[in-house]
Amino acid sequence: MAGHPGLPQHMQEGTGGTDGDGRKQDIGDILQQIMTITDQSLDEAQARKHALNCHRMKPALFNVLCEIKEKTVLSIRGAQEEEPPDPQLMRLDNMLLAEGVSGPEKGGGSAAAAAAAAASGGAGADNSAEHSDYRAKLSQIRQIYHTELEKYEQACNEFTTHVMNLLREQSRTRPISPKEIERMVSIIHRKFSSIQMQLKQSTCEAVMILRSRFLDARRKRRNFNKQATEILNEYFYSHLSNPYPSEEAKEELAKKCAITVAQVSNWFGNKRIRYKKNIGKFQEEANMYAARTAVNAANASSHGSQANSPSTPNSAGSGGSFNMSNSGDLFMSVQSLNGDSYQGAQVGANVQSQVDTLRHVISQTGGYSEGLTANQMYSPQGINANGGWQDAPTPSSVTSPTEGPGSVHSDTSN
DNA sequence: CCCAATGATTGGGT
DNA sequence: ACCCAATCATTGGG
Repeated sequence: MAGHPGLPQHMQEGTGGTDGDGRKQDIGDILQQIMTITDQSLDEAQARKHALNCHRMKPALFNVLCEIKEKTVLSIRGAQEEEPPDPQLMRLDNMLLAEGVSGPEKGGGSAAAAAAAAASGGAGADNSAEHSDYRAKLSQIRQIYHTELEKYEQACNEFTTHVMNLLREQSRTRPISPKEIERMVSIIHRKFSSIQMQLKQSTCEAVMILRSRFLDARRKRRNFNKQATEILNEYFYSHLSNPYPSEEAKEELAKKCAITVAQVSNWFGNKRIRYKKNIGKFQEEANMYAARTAVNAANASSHGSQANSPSTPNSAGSGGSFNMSNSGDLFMSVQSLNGDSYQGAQVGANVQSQVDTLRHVISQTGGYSEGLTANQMYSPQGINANGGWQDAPTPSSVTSPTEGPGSVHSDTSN
């Protein structure tokens, strides 16, 4: 800027003097002018600029400068190249989109909801409370992100237009090609986008932290609601002879309980192992569910209903055998001493006393494989074809009451 | 605060 | 791929 006014000025003065001394003098003047240019007032400068623009030599000089500029611009353009989209930036963008930060405004945050669902089950009313905090924080982040982004965008635009105006203004006094303007704009954009990338990066970090705190904290569990537990227990005790739900059954249960299939699997895994470990503890529960399913079945089949209390198989205390002596009782209880209460839901009418006695016998023989046979004998429908899951622990508790269950393991050679 | 219950994870087996 | 067993970590009641 400072140099340009000086140049025509030089010519202006230079037209007068022809000898070398005069030229030197001119240069001194020019330098002087350059040095003092900052002292000039704005009006002065404008006036001088106007004078320069009106100078008769200006167009010719301008053209020369344009030519020179053209060449340099070409070389510059050769140096600059279209850089591919930054992979880092793309990664960030993708992630923000996936997290629902940069995606659609609201809509329950589809992606975020999906992630949440993956962590702890479907869109039940149950976990909405759990994730409300998460959602609130996420939307907070999103809001900050958007306002910041908008701010940057606006600043970028403002700055760009400002620079362009300046360049346009300058283009009257110095040659500026459109290419050059374009380049300048792209430089500005690049600068601003690098700032935006920082914003995106920190936003990503915030989201990651949030996620790790709320969703990835996998051990931060919530108990299933009562209904879900009941559904699961119902299935478990009504399939006590083979409590291994198929994939389909798991899906069904998961849907009914508003949890994931994996959670169903976990539940059954836990349930099996814990049931097996301490059958006595679960007896009451088993009786209850057995009774319930039995009653349900009875009601459904419109059979003659000698309904006994559905939810309270009374006096079913863990130790007490409550044998329903009389006609067709649907479920039997088993005493905790002998352990097992499988096929609790079976409709094997009066068998249970035999079962009990035989169990006792078995316990004395200490047979392990006999348990299986006994089971098969008394299962009315011959359910447990495999006999698998329950016969291992049962005899152990049977054989030696003093010994904890499960002490006898893979001990077939007995 | 302790402790049992409970959902989730891990490691090992088939 | 599924299961079992042990274990972790949280929950919720006392």
